[in-house]
Amino acid sequence: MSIKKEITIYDLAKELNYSPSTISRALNDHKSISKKTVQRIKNAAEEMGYRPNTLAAGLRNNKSKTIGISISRINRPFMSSLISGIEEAARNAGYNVIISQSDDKYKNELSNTKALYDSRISGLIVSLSMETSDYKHFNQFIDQGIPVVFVDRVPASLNSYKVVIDNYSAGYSATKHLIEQGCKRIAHFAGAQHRNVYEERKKGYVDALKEHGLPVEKELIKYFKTLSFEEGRKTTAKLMALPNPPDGIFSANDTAAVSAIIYAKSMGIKVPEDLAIIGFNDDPISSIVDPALSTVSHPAAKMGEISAKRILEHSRANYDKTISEVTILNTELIIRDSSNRAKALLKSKKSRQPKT
Amino acid sequence: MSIKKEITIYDLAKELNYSPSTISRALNDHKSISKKTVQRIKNAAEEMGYRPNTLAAGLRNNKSKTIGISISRINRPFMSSLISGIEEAARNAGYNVIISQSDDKYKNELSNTKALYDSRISGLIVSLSMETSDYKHFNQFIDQGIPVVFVDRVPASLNSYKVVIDNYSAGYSATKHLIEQGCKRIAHFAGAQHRNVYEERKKGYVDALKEHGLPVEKELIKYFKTLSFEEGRKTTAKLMALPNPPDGIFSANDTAAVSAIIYAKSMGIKVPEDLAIIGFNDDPISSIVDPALSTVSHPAAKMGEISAKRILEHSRANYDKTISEVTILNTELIIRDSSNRAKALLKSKKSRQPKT
DNA sequence: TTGTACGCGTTATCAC
DNA sequence: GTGATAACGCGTACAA
Repeated sequence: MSIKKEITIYDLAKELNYSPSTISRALNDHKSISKKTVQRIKNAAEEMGYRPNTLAAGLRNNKSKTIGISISRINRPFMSSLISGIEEAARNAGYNVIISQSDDKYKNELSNTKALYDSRISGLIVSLSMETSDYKHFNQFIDQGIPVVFVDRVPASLNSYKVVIDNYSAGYSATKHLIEQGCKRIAHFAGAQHRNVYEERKKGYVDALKEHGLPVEKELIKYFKTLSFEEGRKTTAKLMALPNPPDGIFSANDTAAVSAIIYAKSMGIKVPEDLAIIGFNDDPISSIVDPALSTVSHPAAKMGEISAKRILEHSRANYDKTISEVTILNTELIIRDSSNRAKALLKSKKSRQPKT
Repeated sequence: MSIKKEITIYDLAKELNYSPSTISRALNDHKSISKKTVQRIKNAAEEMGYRPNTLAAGLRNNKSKTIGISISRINRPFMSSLISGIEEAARNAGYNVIISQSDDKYKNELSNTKALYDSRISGLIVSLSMETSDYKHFNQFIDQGIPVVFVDRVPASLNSYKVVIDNYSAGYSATKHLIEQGCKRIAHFAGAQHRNVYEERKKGYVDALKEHGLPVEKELIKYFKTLSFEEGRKTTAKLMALPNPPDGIFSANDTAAVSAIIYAKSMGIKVPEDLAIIGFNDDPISSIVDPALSTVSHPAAKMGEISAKRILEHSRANYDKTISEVTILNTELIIRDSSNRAKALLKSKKSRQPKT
């Protein structure tokens, strides 16, 4: 089977006895073309099966209607929701979305951003890889007036768009909540401290302790590499083996928190009575684990949508200088059973008989 | 700040006293250029900050090194792993990946595939929307010799590449497993029957019952709209209120199965003793729910990787006709506690005292 | 091994 | 309101 010839604006021009320029303008709703002509041309285009070549248009404009994304990995709940939000906003505006995964490696982030640059994207949305500490690879975009939006995991220094949540307040609230539940020794599962999100969550934790007259104890702050399930289990085991074990845990993500719940249950440690636990992100697993995990909900899709809109607005406004604009979104403390001591107390009173 | 001028092959040509064609060839490792020259040119390109313009190259070749994806939604575990697999394979081969979500609407799938076509993608990977029953929108690709790979949710008729799992066998095995656990009345949570995956899973279920001498009862086969958590809860409630309720459930996805577990627990129905449950997909929640959900694991990332490779191979081989090639991947039955009656029996013997 | 010349499909500019 | 022309950056047939 041979390949069908594609229809171009020249074919339309010949067919309708117009010049290619007129066709082009009509197709783009240029105001200088009469409504009638526009309709006639669009109808013919539809009928003849014309499809625009965005490559050609992009070459001509030195810009493709495309948003590039660089993230760690797609298959994590927060990330896939973020992308989903970006994609939806972008597509509504007629933009495509190119994704790339760094797998938390600086090297990959570097080559991915280069590849995205080569596609002449209209804007870049980045959630930094765990390893990244040098930001020079974003200059190529900024030098070309291409907006870069950092989302969630953002650099401290660089002037650019940023879309984040208030990690400090969230960490503070989560910890305060545990204190209100009567916890006196609250441990913290901390992420890599050179990434803003983890650093700020920890700061919130520390300040909440201090402001409520609780000591900040080094042995209760555990630094994780990846906040994985496995790491969570091991760390919980160590903590609970302490002479004076914690009675509460604030974990910087849900995976490690869920792992703590499961470990505690396996050891006969009552959650939340003996150990109250709160996580971060509101991943699907957090409402499935038993007892359900209290957590901080992260408006992932919304963050994606806003990031995309920053780029779309930027293109429209044609900003001529590097600007710094930070958008801070609200989080929500979600109290479930893993930290709700009042409810647990009520329950245990009601059912004296064991419930299996 | 003004925008920096971009370096083109012309700039390199001028700088090195070569013609643009030599530069172009050297950059593409054309064999007619001496190794030394290639090195010299590549070095200079690197040094001068040259970045290829893939738009121009794509226009010239009438093909961009890009793989397009059309799926229902990104933020579902199976889909995000699928995309992750595609992205990884594509990027290793120097291809970009454009994603689009149909949100299970035919209308969106239609406009998304058009947009992808306009980008002159090298190939399209599709998991059909729930609504799609007409496949004409894929002809534009096939007519142009652009490979279309259907993955997981595939059309019955169309000749094209397909990457699937053996849903029939998986459904059969899952059901057989429940039978082996002693279940006599096994219910099935079925998905929309016009999508191959759900139809085949159900067939496997039906045949397993028949071949083991169990009756196939209409009242035990429940057709779901979306296999959601909420639907799962309601349906389980109805089933368990039957005069003769089921003692096993094979659910076509994990979400509904987990929901069944949680509902059963809330009603004091013992899982797996009174009700054995098995799901499909091996989503993260399935290993977190208590008792952990038995399920069928779906090699999502692998399916993505293979789909991408089909396209890359196709481009290389330059197939000149529409071919039909189906790849069938193995699934794995994962037995956890929700269906493991032997283990449950053992446990209840051991611990006479309540363990809360 | 390298250079010349052209065209891919579109759109911006200038002219009428 | 419409047309002619050039240019975007690259790859390749043909020539040398």
